[in-house]
Amino acid sequence: MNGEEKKPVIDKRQKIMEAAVVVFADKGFYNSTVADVARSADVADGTIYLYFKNKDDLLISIFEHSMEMFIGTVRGELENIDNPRDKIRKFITLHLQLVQKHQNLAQVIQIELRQSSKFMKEYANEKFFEYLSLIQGVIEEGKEQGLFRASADPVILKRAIFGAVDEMALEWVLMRKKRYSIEEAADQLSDMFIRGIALL
Amino acid sequence: MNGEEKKPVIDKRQKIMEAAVVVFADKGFYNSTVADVARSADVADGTIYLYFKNKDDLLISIFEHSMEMFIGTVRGELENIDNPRDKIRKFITLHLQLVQKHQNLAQVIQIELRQSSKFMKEYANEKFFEYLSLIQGVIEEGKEQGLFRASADPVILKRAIFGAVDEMALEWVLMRKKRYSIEEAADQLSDMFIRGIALL
Amino acid sequence: MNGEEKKPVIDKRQKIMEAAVVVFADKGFYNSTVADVARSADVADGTIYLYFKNKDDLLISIFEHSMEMFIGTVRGELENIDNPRDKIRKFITLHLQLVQKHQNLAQVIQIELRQSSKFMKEYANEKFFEYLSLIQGVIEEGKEQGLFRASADPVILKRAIFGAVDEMALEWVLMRKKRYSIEEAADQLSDMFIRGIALL
Amino acid sequence: MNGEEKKPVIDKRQKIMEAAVVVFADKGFYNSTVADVARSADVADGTIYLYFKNKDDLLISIFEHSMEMFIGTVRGELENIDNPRDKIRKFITLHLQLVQKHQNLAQVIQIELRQSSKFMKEYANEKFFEYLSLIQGVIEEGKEQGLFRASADPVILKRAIFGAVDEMALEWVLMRKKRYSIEEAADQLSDMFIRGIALL
DNA sequence: TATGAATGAGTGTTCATTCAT
DNA sequence: AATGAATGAACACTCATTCAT
Repeated sequence: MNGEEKKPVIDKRQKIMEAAVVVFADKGFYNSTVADVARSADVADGTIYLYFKNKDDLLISIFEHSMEMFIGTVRGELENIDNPRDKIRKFITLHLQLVQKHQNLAQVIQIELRQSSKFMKEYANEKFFEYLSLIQGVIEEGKEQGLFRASADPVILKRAIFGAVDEMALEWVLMRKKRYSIEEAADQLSDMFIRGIALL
Repeated sequence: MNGEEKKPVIDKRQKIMEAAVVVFADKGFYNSTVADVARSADVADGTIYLYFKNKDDLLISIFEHSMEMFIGTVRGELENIDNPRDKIRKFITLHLQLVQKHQNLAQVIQIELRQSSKFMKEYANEKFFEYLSLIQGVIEEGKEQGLFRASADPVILKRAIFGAVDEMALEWVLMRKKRYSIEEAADQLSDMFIRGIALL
Repeated sequence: MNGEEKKPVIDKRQKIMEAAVVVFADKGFYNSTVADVARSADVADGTIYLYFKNKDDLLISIFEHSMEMFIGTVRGELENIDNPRDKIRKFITLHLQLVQKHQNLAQVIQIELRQSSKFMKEYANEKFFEYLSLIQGVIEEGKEQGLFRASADPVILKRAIFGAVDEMALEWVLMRKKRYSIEEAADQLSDMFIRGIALL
Repeated sequence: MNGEEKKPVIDKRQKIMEAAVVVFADKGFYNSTVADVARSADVADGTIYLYFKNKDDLLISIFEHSMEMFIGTVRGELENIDNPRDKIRKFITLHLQLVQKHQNLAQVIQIELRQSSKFMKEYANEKFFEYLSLIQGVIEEGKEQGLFRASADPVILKRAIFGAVDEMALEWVLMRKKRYSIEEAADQLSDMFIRGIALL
């Protein structure tokens, strides 16, 4: 009768993806069974196939869905900042924070999907490139404003920055006893990269 | 009795590992079968179990064996250099060159081994930490000599540098049409990191 | 209230059976899903279970319904004929014509239903025996009238005649490029059988 | 050391086919599981896949193997006979006898394979046509010798004869309480067909 | 009546591992 | 040491059937 009834159940597709993230993060994609995911999502095995073509599709769907969220968040935050130096710092901080907040998700994306040649080779990874191009944009902006070295190659450095930040995030996620804070890491990385591509 | 017997067969263990590297790089660890490896190594399926405890052990053995080679090579080269700045440049260049030279191996180590949280979690990865500590040592050396910023945290930055270099290498290996040379990448990275941690 | 309501929907049970015939003829009973049939009949999966106990029951219903039609048609036509020789010719011609006219149906009955010993064993096939007995009746009639050999055993020969005609029909249905007409086949068969059981 | 050791175990492929015939005859192809066959053959499930590509291939292999035996036997027997009339009688008798002797096999071939549109459509059935052509040859021979009617079409009648004999065989195999003997059936059929295509 | 989302038992097939030779 | 046939546990996926709406 009223708005409350519109979505009496949370989107089941979403529910399955969330359960899968936990399972995959825990046991790894190849060592998880579809039955594991189903049990964790509290649905029948067959139900998963109503929402996903197959097990691979489930992983890829998680990836795409998450990357959209990541990209949206990062892009939104960067828009409010003018200085490319601050943008780089923000980007790094945000990436680490997001990873911290969504640890299981980060683990699945980084380890289970991005690391798999099967997926990297067979599946054209547009979302990932979109994310990378955010960094490239910032570097180019800085070069145009005369803040960054003309010799800095945005195509190469975007990947280097991503690699560094992502590796930090990976370590941080896998580390049981945290030896440093996300903030420290963000500062160290930001300082290094900003100095590294600064004009002087 | 004569020369023929010197190395009648190359070490069969080695032969299997080399074949496995090719197979795993091509199809991925989880999508390769022990029979695939056996066929490629031109031995019987069962023979593999004379040299390796199981399929996982084969992957780990490849990793340890390769890391030893990597570490030995890098450590040897760095010993001949005095200036920590040059050492960083050398480290970066060498890592990229080694990856270029051993593409299949690099792919397996990077992608297939790191792929699974199973391996990252269950298998204490000493060789990897040893490799990382090489970078850390160089940074500490540079700080002691007053060449690098005191504020630079070697524990954090070793991982960042590794992450950046490794990501570049990964991209380079997976890229079909190479858009830049290993040398360019090495220069870009070296310039950035050296400036990034330099005193001024 | 008005003409529109006379047959607002063709009997839905009939509609499902007709759709099923097409689907089963195309893909085979065991390789067709209930969902296939439902889609083809333009009803929901569950609706099928309002009209049929289960998938098997659907097949058997098709069979019974068709056999009733077959038997009715054949019996009606034979009634108008006096001479047992002509009756045999009519029977053969009619069977082949009916198969030609209802190819999908014929295929399902012949192939898919007989296919499984499950059906042949578990399901007492009264309609089929009724059909067979039509032939037997004609032979007996001919023997009584002294037209057919006394040595001809109607119990055995009814089955032989049916087998021959049905095999011809099966071939004809499965043949893509028709190499002979139904009429030719009917003549050849009729000539053979009539001579075969004739007195002289 | 001697000939006894040549085949210490009966060909395992053969063993599996024989077990499968029993299982398929009992429960039907689609209602039998590979595990059923394995258990019956006293091998592991996986073993079946060392000898057959998949479950379908097992059925087809049974068919081809049996048809070769059938064809060989029939062809051999017919060679010793001169008169085409006697050849037809022999063919009919032999077919019925073979079916009687290999009841399970006959059931599988007739019902499970030949009756399945899936197999009839997808699998070009050379052995079956070879068998049919044996009959055709006999009819043509009889026509050349002036024993059979010129108006008899061998292409059509070979199928009719086969259909009649096969239907008799099917009935006989499925009949629990035998109401007539194989010999009676063979005589009835032979008499009918020989008279049916005879010159006078 | 009709729907179609959900179920979960069932199965073909794969493949790491063993072991008799 | 080496083989490769055999094993059988494991798993992704399908689909007949049900039932809340």
